[in-house]
Amino acid sequence: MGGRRAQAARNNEVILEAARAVFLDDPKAPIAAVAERAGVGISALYRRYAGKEDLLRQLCHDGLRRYVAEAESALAEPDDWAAFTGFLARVVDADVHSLTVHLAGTFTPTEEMGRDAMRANELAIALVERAHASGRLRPDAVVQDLGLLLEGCAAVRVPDPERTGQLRRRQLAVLLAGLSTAPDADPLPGPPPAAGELGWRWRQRE
Amino acid sequence: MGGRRAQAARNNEVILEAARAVFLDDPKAPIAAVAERAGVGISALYRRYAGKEDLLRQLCHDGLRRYVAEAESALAEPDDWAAFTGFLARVVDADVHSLTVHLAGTFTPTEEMGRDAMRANELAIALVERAHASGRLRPDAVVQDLGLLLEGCAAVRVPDPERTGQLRRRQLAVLLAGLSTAPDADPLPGPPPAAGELGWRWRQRE
DNA sequence: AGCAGACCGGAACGATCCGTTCCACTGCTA
DNA sequence: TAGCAGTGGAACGGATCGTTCCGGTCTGCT
Repeated sequence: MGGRRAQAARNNEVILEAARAVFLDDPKAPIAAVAERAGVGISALYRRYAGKEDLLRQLCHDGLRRYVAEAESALAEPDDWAAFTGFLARVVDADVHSLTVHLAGTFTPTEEMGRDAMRANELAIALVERAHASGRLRPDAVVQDLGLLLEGCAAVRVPDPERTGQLRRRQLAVLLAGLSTAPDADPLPGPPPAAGELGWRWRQRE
Repeated sequence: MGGRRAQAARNNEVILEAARAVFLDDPKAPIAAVAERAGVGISALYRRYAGKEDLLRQLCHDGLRRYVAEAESALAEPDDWAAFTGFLARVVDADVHSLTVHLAGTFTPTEEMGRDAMRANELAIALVERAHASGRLRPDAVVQDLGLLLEGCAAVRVPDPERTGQLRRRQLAVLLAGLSTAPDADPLPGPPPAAGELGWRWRQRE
């Protein structure tokens, strides 16, 4: 077992995971930060990717594929409104939006990414149409409002990732309530934001 | 008229305005970009501010003061709910949130800023209390939800500033509808986001 | 008119940061 | 055991940016 081969195979995942975490936290983070987080040397990175751009592209493409996959699985859900909200909840939880959008512009996209992006758009349209059909989505909402919604959720961020997830779910609940016709009976999720919790940016950088 | 004195006085405003525009667009923009935008030399900047940190601090403090001023004027409004929504609309329009929050951490705050921040917080609490009293704010909403809301609006951004304002007002409307008890009868404001309008990040940087 | 100095533009400097390359080393694998 | 895929990390070169500095211009006063 073990051995160089196994380590190399393991590093494949470790590096991708580290890159995801690092670039999610700061899209302009240096490559060295990824290596450090992964606990490997810089060579291990450059052996796998031609350069930073390659890594970013791969990461972004993975996020896009995840988006498409979630949309497809959501379309299998029979309840129209649940398909819509469930999809958004999973996309927000997976932080796909930061991956695909906030990394945009840092690399030149491939043709395949363009195709996937179009597919993602088609699926989103289908989901919104079904949401409209259910009658719970306000009629003046359009597909592109999904972009605003995702952006609004991705903007919520505190140092602790888990807490970030909770607050984003709360934000998502508010946005969905605002986009729906029927006033929702459910209370807002998660412990509400506490005093000073959103003021973390004021703390001195270490 | 005119003369060096007048030019100097004019530059005071021109520089601050340029700094506001530039740092709003990119909090990490170089000082030179501010000078260029203002149409002045770098010396004109350094004559007025000890360094970049000074300029950032001033800018941020101005935003904070604006926030406090808007809150105070909102508290003069007799209608509880209108005071609440009007305040938020003006703060979102003025892009105060980006100024105060996204610039945080780039300078060491002064004591006076700390006092103003506390005052801002007190005023926000008062506004939320009145909104609760009006019965239109859902009971499980807390003061800190204002932070989420403002963050969600500030996250909306397209290259054209005016269009950004329109989309933010739309986002604000959705969020407010989500935070209110009564389903609002008004349609969502502004031309809805168009196809590809939110994909501007994908365009190659010039 | 003439001069002192406030004011300005922008080149130049030095520090920092970061992507990438390179080389010595390790320990499987054949 | 020889060779090589895989690795860690120092070193390099380029780019960026805050700040300083100098030469020039215009003004207000004498």
